[in-house]
Parts: sequence; C-alpha cells; structure tokens
Amino acid sequence: MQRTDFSEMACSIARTMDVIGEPWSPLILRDVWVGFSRFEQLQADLGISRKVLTERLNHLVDRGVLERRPYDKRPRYEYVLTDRGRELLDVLMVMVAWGDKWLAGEAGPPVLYRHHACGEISHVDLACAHCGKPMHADDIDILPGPGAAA
Amino acid sequence: MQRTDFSEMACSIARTMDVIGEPWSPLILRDVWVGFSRFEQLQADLGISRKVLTERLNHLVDRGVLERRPYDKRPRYEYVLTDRGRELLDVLMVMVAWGDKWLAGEAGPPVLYRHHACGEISHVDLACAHCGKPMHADDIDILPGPGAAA
DNA sequence: TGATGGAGTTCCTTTAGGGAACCCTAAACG
DNA sequence: CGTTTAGGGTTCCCTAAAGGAACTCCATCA
Repeated sequence: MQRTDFSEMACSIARTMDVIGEPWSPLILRDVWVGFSRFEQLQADLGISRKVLTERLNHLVDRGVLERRPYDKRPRYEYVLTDRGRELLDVLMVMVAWGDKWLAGEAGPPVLYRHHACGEISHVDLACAHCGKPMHADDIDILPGPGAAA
Repeated sequence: MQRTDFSEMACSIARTMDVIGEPWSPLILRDVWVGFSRFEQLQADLGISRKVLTERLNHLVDRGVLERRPYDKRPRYEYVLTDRGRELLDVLMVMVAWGDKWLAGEAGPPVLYRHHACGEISHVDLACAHCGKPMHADDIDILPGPGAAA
C-alpha cells in the first residue's frame, strides 16, 4: 500500500494522524498506559503481528511518544510514555467517551472511569482552556493561523 | 481478512478506530465540517484517490457518521454530518490541540480557534462531565464496566 | 445532438498488514 | 562447560488495500 504522507500537511489533524493514525497505534498507547509495557505483553494482549508491533513501536519512539528503555542487565526493554505521549491519552479518552456513547450497545461500556477529583463514575467533556466553558465544534470560529498553508 | 477487525473488540478505542481509524477519514470529517461537502470538492481539496474517497464515504455513511443526500434534481449528492458525526469532531479538536502544541514547530499552528463564549483564541481541554474539573489520564481510576470482555 | 460536469467505477501497480518460522543474546540450569 | 529458556525482535511469503489514471453513467444545457 503506497500511502500518502500526512506529516507535511498544514493541518494538525493530519500531523497527529501521522503519529498515531496507523492501525494499532492507539491501542498500543492504551496498553502502555494501563501497564502492558513490554514487547511480549503487548503482542499477547493485542494479538498483533510481531512485525507490525515492531514497526509501530519504532514509529512511536521516533515521534517521541514512547521511550524505549532497558529494565534488566539482559537485553530487555520496556516502553514508557513520554510527556508527549501522556498528553496523547487525551485523544484516546475522547474516543472512549464517543465509543461508549454510540457503540457500546446493550452491553454497556467495557470500562468505567472514576474521576479522582469528585469520586464519580464519569467521562470527559471538552472545555475551553481559556474560560472553562464548554467548547465544541459549533462553539468556535476558525481563523487562519501563522502556520497556515501558503 | 487481512486487516484485523477492530469493531468487535471490547474496547471503545478500538471501536472508534473502526469508524474513523482508516487513513483519510478524520480529514474527510474535517472537510465536511468546514464546508467541503461534495465528492468533487473533497477529492480536489484532499488530493485523495477517488477510489479511496468512495470507500471512505460509504463507510462513514454506513457507520451513521455522515448522511448522503441529494442537493439537486440531477443525481448530485452532498455529505452532511449526523449527530454522531458532529460529536466525533470532539476527537478532532483534541487532535488539533495536541498537534498544535507538539508538532506545529516554528511556523505555529495552521489554524486558530476563537471561542464564541469568551471571544478568545483558545483550544480545548478535558474536563469531567460530572464535576467540571480537569480530567486527564492520571486523574482517573479504570474499573471494569458492564460490557467488559468475558 | 453534442457537450458539460458531478459522481462515481475499473483496472493495474505498489506496498503494508497477517502470520508463522526463524534468529540472537544473556542469564540460568545441570 | 554445554544446553535450555525467554525476551525481543527479524525474515519470508501471501493477501488485501492505497495510488492513480482512465473510463462510465446520466441528467441537463447550449
């Protein structure tokens, strides 16, 4: 599959897709987040091809989202989230909120989030980083920014 | 089946990926959002292969994210976001926030968001739908939900 | 009666994902 | 000291999906 390179597009969605848009990448991040940090663990938990897992891990390390580090005298490595990576979890949490709402069906959501601050089972919602009020697609105007395409 | 089917996994991330995880899908939603709603417009703006565009549009309509509707007596169609689709834009907005922060580089973000409520240039942040306080990956406990895997 | 234009199809080439087998290295075992 | 063992990958082959250009269909318009 020859695939278009999204990384050079003047669009933060495309650029973010270049980092985590390949199949499996978000699930790898989820797994690392919940504690599956080693190659064998990831492979077993996800059922992903070892070849593809290698490619994805390298790509995520390349992009600064994961860090590969030894955990033993022997050549053993684990993958941990960097700051960049931890912030990417925001994207996953919104995907969870959407999937729970629209795709969970009769069975209900596979996992629940309990928010430390209030102790309640909840989910994420979008707020304005400036004023704190709700901020969704219909609540904004889009303006050209400094990095807009020529 | 050569590509793994994410739709049956007991994971809302995987299920959401099944809907918008294929290459181009998020960019198509972005374009529809900002007003490119017709086949030719999308093809020209994205530079996507017509074949793939057809597949993606069908898939997104199938999944209830877009609606295909005639806009002329002639066989002409446009694609519009459904409720499900409009809520998916939340995912895109968080990707934009992350991409703007980590990938925009010297040039700065390609587009800016002005929030209607406060009038300021801003971006989205995650809040708890219950208490309104910040809610990120480190602020929650994960518990098994009713739809957890057997 | 063409010509036009939107909205797709068809067909071919190239490359990425799936899957199983294989390899390498450094302990640990006997 | 030779052999297992186990984590962490490579290699190889096969299939399916992305790119891209050309082609089709069909209702109006000139």
